[in-house]
Amino acid sequence: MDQCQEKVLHQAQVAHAIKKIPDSATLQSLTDIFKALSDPNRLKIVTALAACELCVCDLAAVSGSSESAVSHQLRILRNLKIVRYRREGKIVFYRLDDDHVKSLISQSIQHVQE
Amino acid sequence: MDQCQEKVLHQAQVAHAIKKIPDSATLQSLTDIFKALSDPNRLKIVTALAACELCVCDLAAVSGSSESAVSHQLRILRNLKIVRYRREGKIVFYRLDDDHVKSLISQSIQHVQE
DNA sequence: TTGACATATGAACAGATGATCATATGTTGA
DNA sequence: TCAACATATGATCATCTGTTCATATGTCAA
Repeated sequence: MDQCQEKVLHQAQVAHAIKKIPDSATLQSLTDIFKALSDPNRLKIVTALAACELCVCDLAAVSGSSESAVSHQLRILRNLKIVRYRREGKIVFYRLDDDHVKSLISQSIQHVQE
Repeated sequence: MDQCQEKVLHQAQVAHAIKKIPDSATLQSLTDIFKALSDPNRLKIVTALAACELCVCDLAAVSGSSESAVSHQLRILRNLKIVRYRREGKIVFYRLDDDHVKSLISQSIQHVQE
């Protein structure tokens, strides 16, 4: 089994394709972003934040999940630099860290809706 | 606990943000795509196919995983209409179903590399 | 400082996921 | 038809993920 591992069928194409695969660091960053957006609740959070700045409390209402769940998800988004926050007294406001993800999602929506 | 569920802090923003969240069908399609691209092996497969058409055997070599694993991943990508295939004798060639995902990834790479 | 509130975090559990192995399917040539 | 090959698929299992619950942290007002 797996003789193909040793004797590749289409050498030229394989060699060409391998060159086109991103390096492992880029690959890691890409999968991180895609993974962050692959959960419905996180995607709700991110699309909501694409509209305006919101606090944890608001995000719980917006996404329809508990504040604890939202907080856990926000940590993931924070770690990936997808969102940033500012504290104002007891309240913590979140917003998108930049517009990259925003444009990424809007482009994806176009794809999906065709 | 969870009093915020009933008494939202920032009514106006919440109402505005909720309108911006995609409907559940769109949300589902988006998470499907992002989830498909969130696995390193699948992303390798997809970026390789963005370069040229390849058979399962080639993809195993390109991605460095077993043919069985690749085949399982290809089924996922097939179900999501991300790849299509054509059979030529014993060999099955895969390619991207359209250029949507291709442009999505290239845009994402730009984001990541900034 | 104490109580109330907004948020964060750790532990634990259920469900999802991806790899592997064994086996099945489909195709070609003998 | 049979053997060899390329691919597909089902079962299994270890691991990852997301939620919940309990608790901790941090801030403000009294």
